[in-house]
Amino acid sequence: MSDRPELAEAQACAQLSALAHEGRLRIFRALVSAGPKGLAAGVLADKVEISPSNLSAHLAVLTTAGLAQVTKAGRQRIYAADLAATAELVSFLVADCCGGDPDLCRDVTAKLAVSALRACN
Amino acid sequence: MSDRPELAEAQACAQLSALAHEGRLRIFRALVSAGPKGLAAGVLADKVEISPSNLSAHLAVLTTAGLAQVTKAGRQRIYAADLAATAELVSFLVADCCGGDPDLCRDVTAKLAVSALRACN
DNA sequence: TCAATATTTCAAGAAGTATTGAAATGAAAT
DNA sequence: ATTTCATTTCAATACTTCTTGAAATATTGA
Repeated sequence: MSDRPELAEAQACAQLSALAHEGRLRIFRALVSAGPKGLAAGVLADKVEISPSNLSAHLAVLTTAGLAQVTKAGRQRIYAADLAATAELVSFLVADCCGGDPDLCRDVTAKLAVSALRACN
Repeated sequence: MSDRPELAEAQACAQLSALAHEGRLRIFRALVSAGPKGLAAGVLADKVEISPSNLSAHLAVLTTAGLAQVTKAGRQRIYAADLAATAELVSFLVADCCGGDPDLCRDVTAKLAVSALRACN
């Protein structure tokens, strides 16, 4: 036993923990809906109604987990959701599904694709 | 403001919380990989190396969140992952993405589909 | 009925996470 | 230089969730 899926597992768990909080979930979804341009922390604070210091802590959790990226712009910090990382997480969740049955697998893939499409209209 | 996306938000949060635990994440993925036939609690306990009472608590969290289903078979209980619910959760995570930009949206959908495909081979 | 098996329930201590407001940092404007 | 603005850091308290083992429940087989 010398393979290392441990890192991925811990990472996925950290990402899920980051999302597993009502405030952070709102924050993350606000970032997703803002798109790649992202949002300044202050704008976010208004949008999700969370105090600045609290928001800052939550954003740190999301970025540390790899679900958001920060860039500095003058005195503000712009946060953006990392959708590639999000897709990776989803992939990890349903990995090796269905006991290798290709028909079932296709079904799962289809469901996910439909979900994604529905989300993106 | 009289729309009610609150239920969905709380539900999604509960599901993410359920997954946001190293042991439960292993449990859930074991169920995913077992497919719709599911696994008896005892078999799971061996597979993920969690004590029966602890496992039972974790399975209760997953089923209450709607990510797993139980059925009784004699003196054992068979648990199975709910992949439709999982797809719904993913959908919720990336809802309204990209500020409505159709090109970006297509990109996100593609990423999710690719992730799903990669997971299912 | 009795014993064995599979699983859940319970209680309590241990560990981890959230929230708060005040103070600190760092960048821009005056 | 000083002030203002955006954000983060800190420390303390409050809150939730985990884990454990022992006891309870429920089902099957002898």
